[in-house]
Amino acid sequence: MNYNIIEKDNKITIENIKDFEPKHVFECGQAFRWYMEEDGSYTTIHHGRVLNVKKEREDLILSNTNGSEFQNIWYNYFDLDTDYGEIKRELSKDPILEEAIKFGEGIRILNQEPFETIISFIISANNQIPRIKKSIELISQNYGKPIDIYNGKEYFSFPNAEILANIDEKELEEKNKVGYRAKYIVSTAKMINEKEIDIHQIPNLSTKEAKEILMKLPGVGPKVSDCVLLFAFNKNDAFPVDVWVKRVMEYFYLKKDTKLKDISTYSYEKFGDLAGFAQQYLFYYAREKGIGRKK
DNA sequence: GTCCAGGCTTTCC
DNA sequence: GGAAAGCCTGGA
Repeated sequence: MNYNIIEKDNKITIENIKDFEPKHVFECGQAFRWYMEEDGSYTTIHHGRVLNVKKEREDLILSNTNGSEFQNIWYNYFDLDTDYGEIKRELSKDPILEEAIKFGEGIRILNQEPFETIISFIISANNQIPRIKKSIELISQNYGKPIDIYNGKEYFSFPNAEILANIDEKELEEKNKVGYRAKYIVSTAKMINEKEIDIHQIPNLSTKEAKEILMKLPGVGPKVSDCVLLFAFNKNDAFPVDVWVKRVMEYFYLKKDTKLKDISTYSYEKFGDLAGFAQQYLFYYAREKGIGRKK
């Protein structure tokens, strides 16, 4: 993909960017460490860097960074090499997705850090987004490293597997509001730290093989593994089925009380290698519109 | 082997 | 008081 880039004063401006709407990208539930500022911009910490993102008319402004960081970190993180226009044209052949895409037209799927993503989605199980965000922030403050201060707020890295593997379960539970998931987090960190599960091998595996490996981690089931594959390993055929996707799929495509596995199978057959993108448009549409929710 | 009920921390609506 | 980007365990 070609972009017009301007570098100036610790900022990168991408002129006339297509298919990138900060609200859609950062509030569609794929990432939990984007914080909205008073001016409507968003700040995150990723790969040991703090970055602020703002859309001004058709331009995207990345602040607190430079050209080499943009090339080495942010270009891949924001999935800027992928042509979302082409993906949207293909998926819009389905009238329901056409509607969902109109609603979340600026969604992109980020390429996030594997370990942080695994732990984040273990925390997400049977949980709510505000509390998930709070737990991840607490874990970072308690066990991560201070990285930078931006706009008066201090940012901490997410701790690595070695650090989390050596924390007492009770302490993790009490200090970070993760509840009964504490034992899953510590056990998973141990298995990864001791290379009992080698997550570095996952990019070389098929989506199915990778999923079987990830599901050996405690606290990682079918849904969490799909999220990790889609959001951290660029496996774009993964289709996480959570309560909202179950509702929206049953509402528009299938009958009530369809089994989760049958929803996955149907979705992969329908959307193929674009299933993960379809999932993200549908999830955002369903949650924002409250599709199928009880009143 | 598959399927299902019940339990799980705590917050949010 | 029910639900929340579910998973684990035990039993049929």
